[in-house]
Amino acid sequence: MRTAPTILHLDMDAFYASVEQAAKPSLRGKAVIVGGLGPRGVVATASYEARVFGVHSAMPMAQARRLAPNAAYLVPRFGIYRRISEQVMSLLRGLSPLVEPLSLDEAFVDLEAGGAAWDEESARRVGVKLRADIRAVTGLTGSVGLAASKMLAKIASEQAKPDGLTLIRPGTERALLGPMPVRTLPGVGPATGDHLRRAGITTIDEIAEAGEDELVRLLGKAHGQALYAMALAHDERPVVAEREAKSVSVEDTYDVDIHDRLRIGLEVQRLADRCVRRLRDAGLSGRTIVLKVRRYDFSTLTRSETLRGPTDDQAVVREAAARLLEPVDTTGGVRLLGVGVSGLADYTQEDLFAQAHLAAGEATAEERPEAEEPLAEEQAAPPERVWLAGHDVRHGEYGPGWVQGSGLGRVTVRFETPQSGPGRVRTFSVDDPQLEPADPLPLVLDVPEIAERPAPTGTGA
DNA sequence: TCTGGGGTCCTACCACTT
DNA sequence: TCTGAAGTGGTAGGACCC
Repeated sequence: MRTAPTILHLDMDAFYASVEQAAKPSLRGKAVIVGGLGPRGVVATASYEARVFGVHSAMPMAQARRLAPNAAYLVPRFGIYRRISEQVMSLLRGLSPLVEPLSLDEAFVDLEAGGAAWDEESARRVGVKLRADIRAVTGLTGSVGLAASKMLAKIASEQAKPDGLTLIRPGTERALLGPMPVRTLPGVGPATGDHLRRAGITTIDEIAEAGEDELVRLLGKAHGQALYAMALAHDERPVVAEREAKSVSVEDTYDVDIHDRLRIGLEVQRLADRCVRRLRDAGLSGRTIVLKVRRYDFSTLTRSETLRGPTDDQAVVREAAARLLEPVDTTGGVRLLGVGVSGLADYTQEDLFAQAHLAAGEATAEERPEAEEPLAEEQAAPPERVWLAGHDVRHGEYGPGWVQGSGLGRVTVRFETPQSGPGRVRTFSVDDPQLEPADPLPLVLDVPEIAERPAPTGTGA
């Protein structure tokens, strides 16, 4: 167990929503909700102004609209989130080679491994400077937790939110954790929380009092032992910089349940193609093909098949997915379909393709020139332009702006940039020739050169 | 209008092998 | 030859996380 609070956890505050507010001056200080805007969408991130109304991540969008009818509703723009995330991660990598990203907006850093900090004072200095650097480079705020373990650093950053820094002094962990609800611990979700509550355990202290045997009896070996250790503030997990992917998958939830068996089959083929594309882009292949089906009643089943060797061949994955679909009962309709590949390797077994065709007794998709065959309805669809809420556009006369909403053949655009004041709104026809999609504008124009961290002399605090 | 998308890890069960 | 135990790989589902 390390003795200095030199593990840092960074969590960007309401990341997607904050990016949108930074990019769109008229949304600053307003309730902003980012997520899927379809009939079955959920909230990805709500700005702090929106959280006041009770809106939170993973909430169905329809419920959010009831709670905050006047909020701005936007679809995620992962391109710009990824760009900003990369800026933040590169600041972190300036502190230590041991940076473990958890998502676009979160990461652990082992400050000791990088020589950036070695005690409480130096760790706090690094945290303060990091927050300032993030603000200077991205214009956004992030919260920092510092502690002697990953679990505690994460709890610390949670406490620091929004826009703060919390350091948990080694030696004070047990007293701090004790009265907290069990759900504070990572790995305790709704099901485990309920399970513990039924056993009369609601606080972390009560987990520690229950003892390891009781927890293993309640939750099973792995979970029970892990939870007991965490309740005692024992967490030796190292910060791991490089994590290899274990599976690649794609899935779609449909706005309306699909009943037509032929259409279901076509969707599965399309998902298989997308999955293979992702696999190939990552330079990977995989041995186990997984089909996922969520039915009309939300019951979910998976079916999988393991091949003799790894493949990244579109036809092989298509055929396996189709075989897996065959015996699945889809009467009543499906709301979601997914195709995944696990058992990943970074090589392929060339002759698998031949094997699959021998087994199938027919030649299929290989001869098809197109990587992705569009569905019949897509081919027939008119080439109408789609204007997604929140996306950037440029108008020949009025300049850069973003789509505030569209429908009934019209699109409403607000003309403003990250550096302008709140802009004016204008409405156009969806096929206005002057209007075209545009790339996101940078949030900060003159990104400062970030000075190297101070030499580790231990003085000058 | 209930419930996204992309992951990870764990457990239970079954078949097969030793 | 039969039977049972133990280990292993494949499969399916559940819980959790962001």
